[in-house]
Amino acid sequence: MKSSDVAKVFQDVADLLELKGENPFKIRAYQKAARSIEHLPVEIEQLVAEKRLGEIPGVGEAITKKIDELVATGRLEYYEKLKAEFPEGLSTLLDIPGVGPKTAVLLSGELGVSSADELEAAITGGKVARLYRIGDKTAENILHQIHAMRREDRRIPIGEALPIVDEILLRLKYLPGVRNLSPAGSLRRFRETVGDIDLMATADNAKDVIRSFTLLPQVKEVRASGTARASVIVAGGLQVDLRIVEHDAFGSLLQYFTGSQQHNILLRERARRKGLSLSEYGITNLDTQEMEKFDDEAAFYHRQDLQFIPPELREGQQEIERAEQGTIPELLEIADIKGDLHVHTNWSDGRDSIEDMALAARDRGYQYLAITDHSRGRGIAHGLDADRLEQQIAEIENLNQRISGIRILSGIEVDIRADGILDLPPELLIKLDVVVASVHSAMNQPQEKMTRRILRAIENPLVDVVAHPTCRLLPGREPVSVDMEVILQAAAKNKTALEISAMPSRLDLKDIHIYRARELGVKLVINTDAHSKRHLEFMRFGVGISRRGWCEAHDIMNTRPLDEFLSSLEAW
DNA sequence: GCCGTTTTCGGCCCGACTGTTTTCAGTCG
Repeated sequence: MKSSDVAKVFQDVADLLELKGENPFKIRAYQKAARSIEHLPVEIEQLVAEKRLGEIPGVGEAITKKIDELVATGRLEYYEKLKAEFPEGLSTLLDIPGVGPKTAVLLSGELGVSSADELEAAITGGKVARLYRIGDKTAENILHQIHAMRREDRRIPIGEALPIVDEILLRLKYLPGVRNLSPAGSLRRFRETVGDIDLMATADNAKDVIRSFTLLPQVKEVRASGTARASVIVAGGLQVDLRIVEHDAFGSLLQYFTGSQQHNILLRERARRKGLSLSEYGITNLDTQEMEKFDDEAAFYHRQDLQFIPPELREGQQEIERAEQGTIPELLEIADIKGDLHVHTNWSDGRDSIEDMALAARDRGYQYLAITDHSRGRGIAHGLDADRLEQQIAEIENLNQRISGIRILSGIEVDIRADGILDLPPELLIKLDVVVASVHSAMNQPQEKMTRRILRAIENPLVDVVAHPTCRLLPGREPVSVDMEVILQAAAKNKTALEISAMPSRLDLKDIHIYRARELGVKLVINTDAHSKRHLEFMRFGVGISRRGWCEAHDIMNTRPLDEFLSSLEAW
């Protein structure tokens, strides 16, 4: 049973206890445990096996027992009994924004409603607005939320959101009177998908800035616009909120709106134990009731005797303890990257020539670039057979004579066939500097078969890098069924590197796998899988997601300067 | 149910908004 499944059970338990009107702190305990488990950097089965459940924040004796039961048997007696106390589906009403436990129980008790559809019918029939403490407005709001829920999930990949936000920030930055300006929320934490975008600023003339914001060319629709806040819809249906705040509290406000919620809760609990109360407006000393304000976010952390915690780490894992000890890692920066080891050219399905790609890489300050076109099995991508690969190797040798300032490495992205055999023979692969292997076909294999297939590539001494092991696409394609723990351990053992795909639709490995890989000492590389010069810019997404995996520069092979990288390649 | 520089009991993050009330309950992030 996966962490996410276990987390789901405890979240459900919390919902059911809410319906029951249980002790709110008991409910919070289950919610807290669920959130911790959901964001766990390792699979929970791993922790069960190592008897380390107690290390999870918010997991004590009782929940440990319940996790053991869940993982061992796949079900939880306590949960089954709770479920039986309520009409089937009642807790799904809690998914509707605006419907909490009190309302859900009321709806079920008075009207026998236990699903969104039934609720919709009851509202349209005018039954809901007559209930105690519910009026026309509340009923209408709930109906509106039900309709909103039926539309698609509005979270979009960060790769789509960030360029839009960059453009907006660029425009806002140069408006007269704007002083501070920053994104907040999950975008700033660099989550792989984001919901609404939160922007925060301080300005001398809030009203004018808000007005200019609503008049930006990107804006398709203005949802709300006041004196200090506006909410607009831009291309792709993305909602962007701009909030103008008091200058002297910008630090604590930015901290608060960056989240995550779990991080903030843990921070506040800790502060309370030290006699401080945190809010978005500042830090209050509980003895004197005096509040201190912070215009700077780092100062807000320092006041609590904590190191500054980079937004990417604020997920309520170990970051607060580490900041206490002063051992927050110095996270990887985009400038640390010295090369890209996975790009395509017009020899297969890329757009630009080898030379153009190399020059573009040099312009980015890279010292090396590996050309890794597809192998012959990718017929549709015009994959290279033995003859054309030989020609390409010769071409690269030529170019290396002609072009200075960048070293072009020969390579291939060779298909891992359904049986785990590579798509090109060893006598050819051995001639190449970099062999990247990846799965592009037969993605619906059962977990055991897929895992063995990828293991076979990892164990192949000619393979340097295994790319996008889960083959997921954002949004849309679910990851293939593969035992990541087995893959990661094998990669560590065989000294085969795993690729962190910077391509925004992949981001594969994802953050928790990167974290675990680092823990196991797996060699990691960040590659763009660029199919044109422009795609080299994707590197920022790979760096962002690696920062969420707590990576420092030395964790990533392609941060090494050319000479060091080449000698490490020999020993690979 | 969890947890500890107020430690095995007695607390538990904090503020805002909305709508329904007549002083505040419910919900959210």
